[in-house]
Amino acid sequence: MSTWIRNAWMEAVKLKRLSDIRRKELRQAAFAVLEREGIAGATLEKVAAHAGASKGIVLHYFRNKQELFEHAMREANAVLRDAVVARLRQARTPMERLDAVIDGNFEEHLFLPPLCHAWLSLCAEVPRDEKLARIQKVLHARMRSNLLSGLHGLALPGEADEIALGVTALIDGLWLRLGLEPGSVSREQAIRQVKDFVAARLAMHQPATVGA
Amino acid sequence: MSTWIRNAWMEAVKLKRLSDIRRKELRQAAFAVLEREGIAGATLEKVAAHAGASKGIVLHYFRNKQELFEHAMREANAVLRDAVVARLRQARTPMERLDAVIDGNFEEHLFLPPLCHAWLSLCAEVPRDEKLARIQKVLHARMRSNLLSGLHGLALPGEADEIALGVTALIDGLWLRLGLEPGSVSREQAIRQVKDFVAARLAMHQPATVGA
DNA sequence: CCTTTTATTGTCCCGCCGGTCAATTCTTGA
DNA sequence: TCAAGAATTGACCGGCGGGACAATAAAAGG
Repeated sequence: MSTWIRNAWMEAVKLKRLSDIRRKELRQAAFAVLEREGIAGATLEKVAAHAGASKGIVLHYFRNKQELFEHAMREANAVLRDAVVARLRQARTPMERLDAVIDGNFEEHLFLPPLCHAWLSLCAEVPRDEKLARIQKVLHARMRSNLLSGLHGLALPGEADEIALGVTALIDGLWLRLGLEPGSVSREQAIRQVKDFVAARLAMHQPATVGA
Repeated sequence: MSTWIRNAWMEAVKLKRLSDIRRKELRQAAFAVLEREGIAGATLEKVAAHAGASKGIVLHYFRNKQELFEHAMREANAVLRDAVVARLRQARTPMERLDAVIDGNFEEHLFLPPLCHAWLSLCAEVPRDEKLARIQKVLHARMRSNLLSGLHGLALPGEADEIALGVTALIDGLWLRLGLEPGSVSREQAIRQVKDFVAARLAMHQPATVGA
């Protein structure tokens, strides 16, 4: 087809040059390999094989191994972000915003052991890779800010920060549990856990709405 | 010195054959390397160098790399365990037992980024190493049991389990935070976070001890 | 003192892995 | 149709890492 038609199509389908498609395939392949092999066992050949390509092509699209896995982390981060913002868009009250963040972080197709394993491997490299650290930082800042946007309406001003920290830590911890002992915590359990935490902390220094 | 004297001495100083000493040195060296290099960059040569020995000696005391790092994890696990049981021995009330577990998990010389980095790297390999998984499992079971021994006196029977899960997850999550962004959470902050969590969850469905 | 373990080293090998490169095929656009 | 550029491959290289091993030094033990 002629150029302008293709261009129009590209704009409609959101900037998918062929190279962009390949890059996405490779990022995802990288992440998939990470799920099974961990950072120590993740090799360029395996990534290439998983994407049905040759090792050469991987280094054609990414300068080196580091860059590849940085992009893999960005991808995963984006997926998580989208899950939350989708829910966040439909939230009207502060409480709904809180629930959006919580539910989003434990979505069915996200809260899974393999995904957690890969994420864990990436986190383990954060101290040695500035880029990974930045991605991590952004992710955490976003989560915190999303939580605060809900908490400001519900918690005492001085406590919102602390509760937000607790919630993020609790969520991370539940993910970690899932990764370390798959099956030891269900999606519903995790969600209830975090929501109970929020409820308990909100009620804590409140004028006793208990037993009413 | 003659054999029986040496044996007596050994018993007094707790079974330190020369080989045991070397093995301990090497486990610790392995852990130290893990702190700096992560699982991907941790090599036998580096461990040997850090212990001031040759690579050969490492494989003389440990069948292979895997076994070495399994023992490194056991070592770290033991250190954490000892920190908690020491405090646990002095605890008289259920609440004191809870605090013992919490404080023990955030001890000054334990709650440090490098240690957390190493631990994180080991956790990331858990899904691919049965032995590591078992150590992890034991550690978690112990922590849970310690918590329950305190909670049974304080929480509703049906809730103790869930609170224990929450506490372990929260503790893990706070450690993770420390590893991902050193300085983003202080020891005191972490302790307060967990204790507030316990307090809030215990007060939650209680006959309103609030505002009294 | 001599023998038998044990500790320790350095060397060697093999396989793998990241990365480069030239060669080849495929697309694209005029 | 053709030229320019992109995509893709496979071969190759240097290096390193895990592990085996033989040789040597040191202890232990009778």
